[in-house]
Amino acid sequence: MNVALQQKEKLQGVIREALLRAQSRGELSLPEIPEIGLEIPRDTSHGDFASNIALVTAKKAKKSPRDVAAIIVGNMEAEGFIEDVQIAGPGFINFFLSNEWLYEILKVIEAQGLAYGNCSHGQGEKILLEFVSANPVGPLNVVNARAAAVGDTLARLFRAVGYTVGTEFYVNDAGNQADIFARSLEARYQQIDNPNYPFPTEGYPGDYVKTLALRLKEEHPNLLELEWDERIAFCKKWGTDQMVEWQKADLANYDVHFDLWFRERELHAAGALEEVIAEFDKKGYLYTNEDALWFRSTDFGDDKDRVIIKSDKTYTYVTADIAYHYDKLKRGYTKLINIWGPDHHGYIGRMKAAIQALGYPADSLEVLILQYVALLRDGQQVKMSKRAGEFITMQDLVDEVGKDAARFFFLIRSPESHLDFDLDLAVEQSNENPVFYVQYAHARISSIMRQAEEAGVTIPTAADVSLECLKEESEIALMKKMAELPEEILIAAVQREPHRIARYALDLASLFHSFYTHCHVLGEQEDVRDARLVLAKCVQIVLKKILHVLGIDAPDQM
RNA sequence: GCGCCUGUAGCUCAGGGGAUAGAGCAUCGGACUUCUAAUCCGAGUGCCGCAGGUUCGAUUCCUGCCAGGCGCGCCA
Repeated sequence: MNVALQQKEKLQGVIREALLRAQSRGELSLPEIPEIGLEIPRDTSHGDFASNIALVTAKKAKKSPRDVAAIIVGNMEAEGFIEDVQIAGPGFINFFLSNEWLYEILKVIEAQGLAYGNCSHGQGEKILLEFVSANPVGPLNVVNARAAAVGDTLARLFRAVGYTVGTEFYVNDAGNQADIFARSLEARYQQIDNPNYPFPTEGYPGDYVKTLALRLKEEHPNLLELEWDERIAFCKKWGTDQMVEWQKADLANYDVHFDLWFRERELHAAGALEEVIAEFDKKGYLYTNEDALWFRSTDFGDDKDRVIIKSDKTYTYVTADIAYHYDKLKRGYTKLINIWGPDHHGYIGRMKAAIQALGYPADSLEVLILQYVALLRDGQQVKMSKRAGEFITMQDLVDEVGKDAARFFFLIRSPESHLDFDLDLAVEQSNENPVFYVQYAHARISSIMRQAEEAGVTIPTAADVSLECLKEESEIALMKKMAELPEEILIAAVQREPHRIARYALDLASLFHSFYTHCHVLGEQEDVRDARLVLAKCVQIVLKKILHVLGIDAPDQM
């Protein structure tokens, strides 16, 4: 139930009738009635709702916008819920409504609870959201942290608007990186007893590999009895398994839980790559050149054709990824959404080509490009290098600023904006971080509720109080803001813009803090007190709801 | 060279075909005997990168240019 939308539709009806009446009276001559735009204006002096219909139709009506507006308003029938209609600015029609519709919001929130703002827009369509998908060769970094926050919140948004969502982390545990990692681990294992044992030149230098080697030695002291190939294969499996567990634990600390950790090696084991190659071959999309097998992806709009089997007879990364995407589609997902870094932008064309070659529409794959995170310390960008083993991990970040602040920091920015993360600021000002501002609003409400109950005051329901007591500016503003939630959630989901919800959270918290300062709840006259208790309770529900969407705790005390 | 992202207040960033372009931080000044001052109230700040075009109206859409970031492998 979307009260704001209902009001809009009612007002659109009022305007449409006025237009038709004006037409029949010959005051206006329009070839057709266009869609009637209505919005909730930022500036409250512009009313509860404003329409630009007169500006849009002025030219076709061959009159000035203000004249058209006057004609429309002159042909409107009086309606009880409309208190005033004004023509303003270049020709806007501003509607001032009685507060009834705002009181209705409170009843709806009370009835729906944390489901308030949800809708069935997605109609159960199956969306698969794949994100992070970092190589299982090291700890997660801050870019992964950004992707995790954005992906997780998008998943929550999609669920809120009625999609069936699966979240997946693709574990690339069968490629070159995993091989190099396995050799690095093996070398560290050897070095425990033989410090001069050579370390691979391209190996992973991080200390965590040494730590891992010690654990490996403890669990498997006789590893060196295996032949080289078997030993490396063991290190690869055991090592990537350890990394996956580590990454899982870090993400759990961050309140991100994937429905499935999809292992690349299982694709290989199941023959999925051969299957997809056979599929391409059958359709004639393959050819051989210079001992390599190529996929003619240019048939589907890619810049160039892509190698599927290298001249050394091994597969490329894309081959396994195509098999993975094929697997997703075969599992019945009709929309695959991947979150990638900007370095993978050039990769979109070949994946869309592959999807089409497999007989699925190009837009069943959607790729969101999340821009990079630059870490700043002492005003300087922190240079990070996996090769040199120098980086700030996601866990470092969470340890420093906390899960809630970290998530909020990533979610407040639009996904396509480059993000400067000032570590000094995040540490120094962690108490001033905007996330606390939002959480504090929630805690304050909890405190009011607690004290009301201690004083023997039962928290009333909307039906039992005089809602017309709610008429202060700060009270009206709160109700209006809450009325916008359903649309905010829908837009954030449809446009893949989770930062809208973080902004909304700040706005709502700000309005509440203002209300808190200007209007007391406890200690007021009983009817006022009860109405405000209902209002505060509703704000609490909405705050809890959006904090949940953001994956941030809603504390009752701070 | 080609492709993608970005360019808005001192800083970090929202917004977006329409009404005086917004927020936080920073700066300055006020507000706690009363539900948590992690709060509130007030004050100043803008060639919305530049130049054209579309439009009744452009900061928003289109084109070109400039600047920064990132890609363009038989790496993943």
